[in-house]
Amino acid sequence: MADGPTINTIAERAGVSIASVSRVLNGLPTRQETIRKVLAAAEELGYVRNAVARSLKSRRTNQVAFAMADIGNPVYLAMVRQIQPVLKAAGYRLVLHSTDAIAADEIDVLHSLGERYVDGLIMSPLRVTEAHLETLKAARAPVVIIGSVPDGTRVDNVRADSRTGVRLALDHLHALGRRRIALVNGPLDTVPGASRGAAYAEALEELGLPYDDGLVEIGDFYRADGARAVAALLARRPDIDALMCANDLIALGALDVLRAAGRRVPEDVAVVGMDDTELAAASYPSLTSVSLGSAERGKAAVELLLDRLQRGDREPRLVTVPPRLVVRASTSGEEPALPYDLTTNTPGALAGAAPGHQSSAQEGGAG
Amino acid sequence: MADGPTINTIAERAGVSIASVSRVLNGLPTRQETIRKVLAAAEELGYVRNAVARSLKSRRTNQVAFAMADIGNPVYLAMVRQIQPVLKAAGYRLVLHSTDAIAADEIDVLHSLGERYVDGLIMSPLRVTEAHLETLKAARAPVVIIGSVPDGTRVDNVRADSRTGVRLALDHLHALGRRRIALVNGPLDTVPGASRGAAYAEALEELGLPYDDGLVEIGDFYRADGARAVAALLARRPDIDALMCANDLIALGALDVLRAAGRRVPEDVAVVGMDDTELAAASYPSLTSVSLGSAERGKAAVELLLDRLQRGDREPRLVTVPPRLVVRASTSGEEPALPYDLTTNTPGALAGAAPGHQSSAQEGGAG
DNA sequence: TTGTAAGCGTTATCAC
DNA sequence: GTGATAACGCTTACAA
Repeated sequence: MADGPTINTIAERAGVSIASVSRVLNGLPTRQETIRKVLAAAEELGYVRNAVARSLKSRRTNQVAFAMADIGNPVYLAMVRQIQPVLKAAGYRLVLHSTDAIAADEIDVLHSLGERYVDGLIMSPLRVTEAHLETLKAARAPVVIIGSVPDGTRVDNVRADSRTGVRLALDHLHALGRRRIALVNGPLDTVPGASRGAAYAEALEELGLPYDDGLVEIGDFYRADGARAVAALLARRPDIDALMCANDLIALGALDVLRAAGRRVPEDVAVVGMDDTELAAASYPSLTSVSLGSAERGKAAVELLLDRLQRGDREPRLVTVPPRLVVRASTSGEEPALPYDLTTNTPGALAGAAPGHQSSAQEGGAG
Repeated sequence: MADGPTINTIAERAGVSIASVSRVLNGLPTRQETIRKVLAAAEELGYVRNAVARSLKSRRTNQVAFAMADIGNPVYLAMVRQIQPVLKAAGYRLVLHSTDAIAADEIDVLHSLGERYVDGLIMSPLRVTEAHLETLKAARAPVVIIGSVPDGTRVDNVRADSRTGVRLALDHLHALGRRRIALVNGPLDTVPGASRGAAYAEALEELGLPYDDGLVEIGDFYRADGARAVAALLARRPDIDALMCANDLIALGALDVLRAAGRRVPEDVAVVGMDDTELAAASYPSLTSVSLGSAERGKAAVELLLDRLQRGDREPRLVTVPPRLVVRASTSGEEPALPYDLTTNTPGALAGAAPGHQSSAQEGGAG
């Protein structure tokens, strides 16, 4: 861990100036003999270029930040999985921020762009306040926002379309003959909670079904909340025949309670989740879920950012990722055939079912 | 996105020297009047300290890197979830590297410590070659290795104990009366694959059961591989009554195939996974799994690193995290009672079942 | 208490 | 082609 050599050290050793060292190291036209001497010295000394000094001079850090509400949320992880490889391929490092869904922290991250430790930021804020927009306008580096921002905000923006997503789910349930479709939502003061609630009401109306307050239950976005909400729902309206859940965790809680209550899924009650996380495919019955394209949104965001890092002057763009209904056993009653071929070695259709690699590196112990 | 002000800008504006500005900004003793002028100017200009310039001078970046084989792997994500908050609380940012399990990439990460863009590194290498150790010895910043390294390697080290873990699982299966226990392993040239294979043989011996080559099947660490392996196993040895799977994904594939084959779990075949990922609790039947303490290992690693960043001179430490068998329905036959209280709002026992928060920030669309 | 100036390790602009 | 030398924005002796 000795103090590393600098271009000065190399210059001395090679008997040339630091300017020549820099030139060689950067591939600028130099005499062969000089190149040889410099490279030899660098090699012997184990020289590694100091990224900090270089950044100070070049005003580029080759780092990009991703700020999410919560690193434990599978939705954001799906985004990180897309973002990281693209950044890596483009020569950037990924810096991760978890803001714990605290608005002040999010604004802090935006503000800290002034520290210039990253070249750009991808952010997925829980809500977008006036203060967010203000800070955003003054941001000292390019920003891409994942999530809705007010029309006219001059920023690259990637959106899901949970309204259409809810609509897809309700159409599906309606086509299956379900008529008493309950909604298990998250808090209404979050952007997703609000829009999913509105979309539910709207979809019911278009289907010609009455909106019934008794069919709506609100909790937080966790599995336990989903379980509690569904228990309350069942007590109040024993005749419900379908559950629209605002995310997959809520839906898993719903499955737990339905099983405990002896209700068959989907015969008695059909269940739809949202986000199509890896848990949806793993549960039993496997969970029909509305994919809001987390992976695609992550991909779109990083591409917008890289593009802007190259040409900072273009107009802001808006990308909307369409939702997709992934039908599984919790509504269809049919477990999919094994999603892989048991005889060959082709990874086959499993790509979607397996949550990434699992080359498992942890190791241990006594030998 | 205008070019930001520097301490020079402030100095001019406030009519003082840059040294005074720096002093005020760093809380060093200064006259009240000067403080006032400087802070006022800084405020007006929207000054933010340049982290790069500061790092060049201070030789600290307040960044720490975590290098894992694969960002899609739930095991590493469990670590990241622990590491990030601790680092944040200590004032560090987290830089993420995914090495795709390529040894050259891992060595590259070690080497790049010389760039000094981070103050330290936590790394979980897939295998530890001679080249790793060599580069490690020359590393220009503190490193913590998650995973076994040869005895005597002078580095902070956190290990799992998969040997004991396998032993726990086989004891459990044996106690349940199972006697034809197959092993579905990953590649033998990976550290985990090798040690789990050895541990299996060893545990059988101690239980007085014969080792039978026909009961061992090897594939990769993915769900599809697990499915294929188990299909082959069933064809060859229709009478197996238990499956020890080298990780949870393999176990999920096993469950798929057993269900398709009409074998009851656990009545006909008991199944044990490994790593105790969130998928284990979500599957049905829920999966008995050996936890190797990914979260604990992440926590231990970051604590070792922070400690060393404060006192770089202490002796290297070794932390071994004990495994724990988490019994669920795939061996016990009993789905756990609902892991949460349906009547109150206490998060209760769900903490372990819910994969972190899900405050769901993605949002969308037309509304 | 404050200002001048050196230096962190680069890159880049000059003359030579 | 190459070598002084001046930035980049900050911290910190050292002087005043």
